[in-house]
Amino acid sequence: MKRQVYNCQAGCPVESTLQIISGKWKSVIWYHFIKNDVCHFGELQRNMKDCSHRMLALQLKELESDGVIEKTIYPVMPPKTDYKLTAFGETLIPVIKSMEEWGTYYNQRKIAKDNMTTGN
Amino acid sequence: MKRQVYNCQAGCPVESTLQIISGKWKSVIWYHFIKNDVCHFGELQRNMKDCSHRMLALQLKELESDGVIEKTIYPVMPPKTDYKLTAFGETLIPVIKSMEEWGTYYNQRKIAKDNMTTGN
DNA sequence: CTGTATCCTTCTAGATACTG
DNA sequence: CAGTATCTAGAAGGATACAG
Repeated sequence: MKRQVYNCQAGCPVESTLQIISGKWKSVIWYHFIKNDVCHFGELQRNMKDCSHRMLALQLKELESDGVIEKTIYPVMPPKTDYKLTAFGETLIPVIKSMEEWGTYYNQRKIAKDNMTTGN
Repeated sequence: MKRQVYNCQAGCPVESTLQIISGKWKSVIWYHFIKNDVCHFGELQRNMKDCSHRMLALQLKELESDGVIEKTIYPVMPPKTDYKLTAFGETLIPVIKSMEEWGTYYNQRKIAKDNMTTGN
């Protein structure tokens, strides 16, 4: 499966970052990886009820191939797998935090505007 | 037209930021708005040859309704329109810069890895 | 439980044409 | 030139089934 392709000047750094952070379910996944050191497939799935099994697997696969998370497979039955951020992946945390901060600002501003139009 | 919806906890700030920055052509558009104070439709279109007329109009419309750019319409024939970042839109620049910085780091790392596998 | 493949529906975005 | 509407091909993603 191809991932969404953003278009910019060739090799545009902003695009590269977006490729890794954005994607239908990636920011929720990032949320969990930043909150919990180690994540498991089933656990993520329970916490992301609207994300299909297929999509979760695909998104994790992309993050893994991007080198920001790594997988440990335990050869047991039933299978068990650990996912965690790589050291490289952790370098993205400050970027995500800055996006989070701005998003909070944006949401507050939006709420204020909505209240104004509804007359509250 | 509906925009792509990212999924996270309700009102997740990271999602809000992604909604505005990402989108098929938005980062190129941001690139031009950060570079040039004022942009025109036709000028953007010439600089984004692969972006269809329709998509450019849609993306600009979204950015405008998000309050990060504003449009000035000159009532002349043929029509002429100015687009520029709002003061609010400018608050996003540091976030984009931090994404740009990480993306540069990512790209360099990727090039280094690719060279290793091809034996250079 | 984790992971992949298939089918099928829904959505996205290009091409085109038309308006002011 | 700027902006919108329609039509259509192709991509994305859910449901399902199956394998290790």
